[in-house]
Amino acid sequence: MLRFYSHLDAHSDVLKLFGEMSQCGVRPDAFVYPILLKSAGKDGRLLHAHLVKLGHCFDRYARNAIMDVYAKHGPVEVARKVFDEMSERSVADWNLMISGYWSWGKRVEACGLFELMQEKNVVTWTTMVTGYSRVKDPVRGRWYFDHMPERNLVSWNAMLSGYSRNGFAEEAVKLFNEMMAAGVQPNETTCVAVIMACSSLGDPCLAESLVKRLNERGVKLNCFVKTALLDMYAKCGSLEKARKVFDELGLYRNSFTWNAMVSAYARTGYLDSAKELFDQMPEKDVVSWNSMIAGYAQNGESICAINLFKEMIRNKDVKPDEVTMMSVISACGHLGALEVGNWTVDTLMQEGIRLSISGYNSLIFMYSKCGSIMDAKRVFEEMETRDVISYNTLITGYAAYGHGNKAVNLIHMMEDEGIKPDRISYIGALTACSHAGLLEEGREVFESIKAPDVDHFACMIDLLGRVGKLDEAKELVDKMPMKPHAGVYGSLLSASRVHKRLDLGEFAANRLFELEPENSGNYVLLSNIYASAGKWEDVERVRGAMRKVGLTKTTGWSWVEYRGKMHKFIVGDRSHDQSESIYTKLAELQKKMRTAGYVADENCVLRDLELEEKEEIVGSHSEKLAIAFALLVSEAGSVIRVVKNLRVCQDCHTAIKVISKMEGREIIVRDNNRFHSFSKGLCSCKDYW
DNA sequence: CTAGGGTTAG
Repeated sequence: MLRFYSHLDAHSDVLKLFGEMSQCGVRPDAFVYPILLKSAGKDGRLLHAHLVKLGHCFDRYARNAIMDVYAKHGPVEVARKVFDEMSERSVADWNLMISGYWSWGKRVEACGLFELMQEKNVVTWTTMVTGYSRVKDPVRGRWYFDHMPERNLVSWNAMLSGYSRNGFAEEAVKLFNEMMAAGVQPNETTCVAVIMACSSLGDPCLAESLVKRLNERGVKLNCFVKTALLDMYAKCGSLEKARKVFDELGLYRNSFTWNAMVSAYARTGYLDSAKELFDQMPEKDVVSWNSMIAGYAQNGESICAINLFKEMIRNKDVKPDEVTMMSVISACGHLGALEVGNWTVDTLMQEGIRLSISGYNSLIFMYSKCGSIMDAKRVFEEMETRDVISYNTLITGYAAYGHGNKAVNLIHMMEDEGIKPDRISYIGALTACSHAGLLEEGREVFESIKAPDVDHFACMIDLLGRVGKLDEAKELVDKMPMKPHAGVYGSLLSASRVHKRLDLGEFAANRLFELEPENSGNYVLLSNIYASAGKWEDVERVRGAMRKVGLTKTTGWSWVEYRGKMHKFIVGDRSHDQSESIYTKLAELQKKMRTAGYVADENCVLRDLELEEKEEIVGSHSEKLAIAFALLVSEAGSVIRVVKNLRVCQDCHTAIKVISKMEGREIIVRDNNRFHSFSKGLCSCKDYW
């Protein structure tokens, strides 16, 4: 009866029946243990003592089963102890031990046993192929595949999936063709591996031809294959076909099928469809939650991601893992939500989740985006091993803070550590030099790039423009070996505004009107250049042209975090609960400014009231509203952190300096690409205007 | 009656 349940994979029934058996006082014999241990999972460890007590530990099958439990669920050292205590060992015992070492990533131990082993069989060799694939090294796995004395279908499948799981899609397809040429009849597992390879190639034509070939060969498609197929269609850009497979599977769907469909919608930004399916799922596991949370996080719905995570925590059926935490931590970074971020890190500690390099990288990202660059640096330094993304994240962080030298030093440090800087590293370092006004350092970095691409030129032109070398910047634009993109002219236009170069401003703006006619920011910049030159007719002409194309200023939002909640403002916003007090505070600030003698001048705090026909919402830019709110609710003397989705405008930049001095508060504003730290009437961004 | 290959999340 136990064996009957076991064959059906009805594990809970096996355990229940065993309980009944014990209650009836029936002593289990050695035959029972392999069956029981297979169903018990990691709880099988609890049966170990029991088994020894009853004297079954000399039975070869019982011993093999207990070894299997420790090999799969750890500690693998106990499995080895059982292995060592055996007087004679079967090939199966050796194979199990080698496989156990591989599943704990212990390459040296696995290889050691393999070398010691006398009678190797096809399973032994296949275990080595799979082992190397688990440590992401299918190339070494291929050596064993090539040298094995005999191969069977499982060996081919092991090699094939080793390639496709590790991003060696072309090799997988090639091997599949070799397999067909060798006349090996494929099965469902073969199909899954090849379909996965097509998914990662994202090639719809290859996908189509593969389905055709499978149909021709009359391979029957089980749920595994159908799910892989669904995923392939989704990744090759055909959600409709994916959905069709999903619908056709009907009741044959398993949790993988549901998860694949949810993540297909979530990845592509169809968040409502994803959520609808997510809510309908019969049972949700970690992957279901992770797919949905990642979907929100990657499509700009950071708040939704965090809320869903909170729901997951309340749920208690499912424990979050590293993947969950990475999405949530990244969402906190995008929002600049440090309170929620710190709470997330606490949760991470409580749950005892260990982080891999990518996990640490997400922490570096979050701290740097939340204005805690020191914490970002601390995490970076605490890491035992770092990858190119660790460096790039911190370099990009330094760039946003204007820490030019630190960013350049990191480039050298990564080279010393044997990690090659990539295009992102150089973009970061050049941006950092630009924000810090480090012309010579930036030049040196630019010269060191072997094949600079259009973005590197854009950064260099931005740097030249910012330090006032506009003619040299224009020369570089003309000398570029490739077609300049909008970013190049955008930098030139901004620099022309700061350094009052009407000629270059007009030149850049005209290129931009062609390249990105929908971007209203370019019209605004050009009209501001005319305004500061007193050319009011031109101002009106540009604004008229902008209205004519039907463009309005892009909406700028600012937000602050208070007690774990984001408070969001738009210019002239009156929708906030504490709106009245906020406006009173704002009026009070303005009155203070006036009496302190801050009046309209070139870098004026109050000028735009006259300019912008906004009598009613005087000075109520989103940043100022957010700061006024923070001044009302936050503890005296604490740092105020504001995030804005666009650039901080000139008026606000000047105003916030004054507010920081008058109120004695440090105010950190995060732009769309940099930090402005205001303290005692000064700002960290010396280059800004 | 033991050992090797399969689908989902970043």
